[in-house]
Amino acid sequence: MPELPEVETITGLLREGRHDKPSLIGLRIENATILWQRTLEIPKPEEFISCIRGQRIKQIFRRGKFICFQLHQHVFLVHLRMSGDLWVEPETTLPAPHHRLMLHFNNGWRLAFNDPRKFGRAWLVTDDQTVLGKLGPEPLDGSFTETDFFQRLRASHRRLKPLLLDQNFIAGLGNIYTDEALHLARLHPLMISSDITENQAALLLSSIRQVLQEGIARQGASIDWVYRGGDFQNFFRVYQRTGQPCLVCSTPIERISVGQRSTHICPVCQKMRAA
DNA sequence: CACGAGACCTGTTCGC
DNA sequence: TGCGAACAGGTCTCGT
Repeated sequence: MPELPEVETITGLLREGRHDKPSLIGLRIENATILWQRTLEIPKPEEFISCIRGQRIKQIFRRGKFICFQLHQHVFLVHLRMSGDLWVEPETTLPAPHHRLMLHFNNGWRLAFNDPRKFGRAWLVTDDQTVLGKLGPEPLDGSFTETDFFQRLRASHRRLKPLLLDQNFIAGLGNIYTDEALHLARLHPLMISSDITENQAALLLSSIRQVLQEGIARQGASIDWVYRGGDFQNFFRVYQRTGQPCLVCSTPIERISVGQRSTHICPVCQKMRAA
């Protein structure tokens, strides 16, 4: 499900609280429940529960598509993969059918990791680099420059779309925002990264930043039955708009397959060769 | 090194 | 209406 803007939105909700829901900052973890064993990547369930008990949440932040809870002795990390969601609910609520893991706090609330498809994963580690160590740069980090991006693109000989989806190349992009960014930059997803010009690379980075910031401003996108509250789906340029007119040139959007992911392009705006 | 196929999972939607 | 196929916002591993 979630890409950077959705994960950012969820992270903010947990950190700041919303409406009737409390922020998790400062809360003490009294206990944990593991409802689906494979959701917990590391460590073993017994060790996880004994380690996490009694620790307070100092800070909550996002890195790529990971949600990270800084505790006193450890870092608790969650990746939502395709269908995961993370929310706070009262202990009086009956656990929903797809809850996979819960953290119970000292104030009558709990954190629920709900994940119908069971692809999501959680980790409890002392050093977050154990999990995050190989991630590529944060696209919205100002210290990541156009020059850095251009050089990274030139350094590999891969098609743009699978490369942008590679979290070790750049962190946080998924199928939606990659298609949106490539369309905004007028680049074909099959273009080889080492063929890109400096100007095209600069345009691609600014396009990536623009679509991510639009997504964050709209609280992410809500598609299918996995809903979280954002409305960026109403502003897609190409994603899931097959057959509908390109917002730039009115040509019908086409759907192709790239690296076994459905990919949406405008065949006129996004040529393999520069126009 | 780069790529395709298959695996991991459940739920919804599409086509006949 | 029913039923199988296709598809879904992700990532890993394996073989070529």
